[in-house]
Amino acid sequence: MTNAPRGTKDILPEQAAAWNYVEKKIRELCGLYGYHEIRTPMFEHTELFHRGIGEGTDVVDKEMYTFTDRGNRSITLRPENTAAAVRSYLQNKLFADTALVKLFYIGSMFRYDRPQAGRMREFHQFGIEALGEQNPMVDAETILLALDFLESLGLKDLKLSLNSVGCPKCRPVYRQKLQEFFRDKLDVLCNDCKTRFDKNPMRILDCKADADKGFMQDAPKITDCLCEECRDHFDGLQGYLKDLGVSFELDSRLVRGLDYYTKTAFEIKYEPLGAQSAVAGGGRYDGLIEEIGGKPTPAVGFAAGLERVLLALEQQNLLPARQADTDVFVVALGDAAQAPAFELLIRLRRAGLRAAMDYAGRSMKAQMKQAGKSDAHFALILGEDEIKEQAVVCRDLQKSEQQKLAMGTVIDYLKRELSEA
RNA sequence: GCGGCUUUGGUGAAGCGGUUAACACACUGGAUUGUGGCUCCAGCAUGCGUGGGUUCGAUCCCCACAAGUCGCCCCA
Repeated sequence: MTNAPRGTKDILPEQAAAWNYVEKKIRELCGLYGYHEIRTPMFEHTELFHRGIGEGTDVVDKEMYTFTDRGNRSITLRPENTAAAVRSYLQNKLFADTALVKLFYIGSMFRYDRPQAGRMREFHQFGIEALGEQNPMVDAETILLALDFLESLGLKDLKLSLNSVGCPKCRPVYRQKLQEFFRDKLDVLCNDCKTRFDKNPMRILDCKADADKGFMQDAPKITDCLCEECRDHFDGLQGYLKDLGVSFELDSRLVRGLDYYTKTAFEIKYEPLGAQSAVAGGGRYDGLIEEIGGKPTPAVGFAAGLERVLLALEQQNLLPARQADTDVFVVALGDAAQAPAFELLIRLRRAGLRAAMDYAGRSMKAQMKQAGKSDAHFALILGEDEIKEQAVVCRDLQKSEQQKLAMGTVIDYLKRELSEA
């Protein structure tokens, strides 16, 4: 017996209702904010992610599902959707329609991680991308949509962290300052940080192993090194958020793992989830579009991990209660009644009633039991007597009352009763 | 990729080196003839994650692997 591959999960009928509930919320919200759905392929040329996400990032270096297809192309299962959305935006010249293109997506992403609750190898993200505008108002809108999404599902106590990671003008300056600061402390730092020193010195600030080292406090902060443009942008964003009453925490150590981020970086945490508490994250990526071959175009976006959102909803008991899925259960007595019962079943469905019956020819008692378990409001009982009389016994399973009705009138009767209930 | 913990039927689980692997729920059937949700009775793991090993004998001991889970890394 072959099981589902490690890190994947079947979404079973019972769970599907919760997924549909969340996806419906997403579509409503995106409609409200003017975002349009885009669906890009699950796999792309590996090259796209190398350019878009950046070599040297963990996602690209150790987490991608990459393979050579039969035509000798290097293909990668998308580990995120931003690069692909931008690729599509350029390939299909969406920029020609309007100056600002607002997209959202829902879909599977793939990363070869060690699985854990809230961290799957195939996982699902909902995300948005706003392409073509540099005004921090759009950054604020992006953050607000992310918060609205989570809050509209009933989640509370979300923590919004905010930072600016600068731009190609100021980040190199900051990098250098950091390296100067840490150079003489290299031998005290943990092994991870020694490699971070060259690769991504900003990550040293985020290191938990070295967090208690006294000198960490004195490390230069990115926000003190921003260029004027980035500074203004960051101030502008904070102003909008404050005006909107959105509370946030500045976190100068918040660094996004993907290379394409510039200026705004943010993360929304739901801490009860434990290690995988980052429920949504995003930011601005003004350099990405040019990197992928378009004209320089400012852009912002975020992505939310749906497994994590569902996990949080489950934990907080915020998922909608299961609905009864049957209106009427047809009970057939004896072999002779089977065919007429089946016919009645189909007529009920054609009339828009959710009807079910037993196909196994079981005892009446067993069928009644099934009817009771199905949460059906009514049972229609059909035996030889009823067939002779062109009638059917209609039992209200909630009131435990029953009456014999003429076959021709049952459907109307049921429709009336059910619409009242 | 690293470290810890876990792994018994459809589910929740008890269990001891040695032939009935508890109990509960679920499921199926029945308690005299055509009626559910209550009650009662019966049935339901030749099997204890997989593969090795130790032993006269292992679900309970050892090893490896796998999966799950917690934390790290990273991220959503």
